[in-house]
Amino acid sequence: MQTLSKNQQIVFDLINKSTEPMKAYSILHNVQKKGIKAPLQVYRALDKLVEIGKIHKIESRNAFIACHNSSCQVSKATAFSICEICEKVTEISSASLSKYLTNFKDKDGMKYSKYNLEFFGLCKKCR
Amino acid sequence: MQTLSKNQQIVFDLINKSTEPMKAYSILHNVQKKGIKAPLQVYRALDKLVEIGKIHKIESRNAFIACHNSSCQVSKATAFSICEICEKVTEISSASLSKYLTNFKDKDGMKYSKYNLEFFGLCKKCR
DNA sequence: TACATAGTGTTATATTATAACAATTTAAAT
DNA sequence: ATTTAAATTGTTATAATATAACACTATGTA
Ligand SMILES: [Zn+2]
Ligand SMILES: [Zn+2]
Ligand SMILES: [Zn+2]
Ligand SMILES: [Zn+2]
Repeated sequence: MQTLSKNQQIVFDLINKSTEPMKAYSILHNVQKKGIKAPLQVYRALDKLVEIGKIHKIESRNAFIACHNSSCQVSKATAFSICEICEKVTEISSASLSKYLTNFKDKDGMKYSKYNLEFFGLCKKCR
Repeated sequence: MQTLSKNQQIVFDLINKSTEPMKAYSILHNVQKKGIKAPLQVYRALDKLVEIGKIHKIESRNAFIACHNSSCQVSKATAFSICEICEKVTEISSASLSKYLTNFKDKDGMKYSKYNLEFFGLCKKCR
């Protein structure tokens, strides 16, 4: 549990209190009052936060959410559900799913060191 | 097996004969001799080709590959392996994997209509 | 033919992300 | 305490990815 730098903390706090995935330039607009002025300052913080597993990038949306799953602190095995109407994103925490994927081997017997899975559908509210 | 429009065919032919995922602007550069001049012409063809399952987007790379898997013609259930060194991408075609994921239900019993899975690791050559 | 749908061409612009360089802070190592 | 390396910051500029808006053309079909 390393300590975050100033910019990392500012960016993390914002994402962490957001109820929806945040995009980089939306983050930028929201932290300008805290002294972060340039995209690169945001992207550097995001890179680090992803690297240490405090946040995840939702690749299909170019957006970021805080990790609330204590077991994936290095972002090596991530799964999300995404509502195609309201864009609500939830991190999936399923032991059987992660076990299945972590142990998955392809035709050539190759095992992978990392995966990212995104499920799409309609959330409860939107159904 | 619907017939492709002129631009869709040009873009598909290029991607289909490529041995690696292609990015939109690289596609653009390669089809300019065929009369496609603007990014939007490429993106429109890409959108349609993805929609009908002739190609897939590798979300983590913003790149596109042709589908060689006859069973996923609508791009609703895709899985790829990505080498983090040489960037080689292979579409995974595993009946047990697709069965597992297609039937996966989350905590709330929700089933999803679509998924995309990206595995990362080192390919044979790079190990 | 008349109509609807899909596709095209074009210009401009929006969005997402990185390069390059200089300075500063932090944490060890001597 | 001083040196050193690593990480972080600040800044400007620019690259890379993607869409908006509008006018027009082709295609299928009732
Ligand atoms: Zn997580
Ligand atoms: Zn929803
Ligand atoms: Zn496929
Ligand atoms: Zn490789």
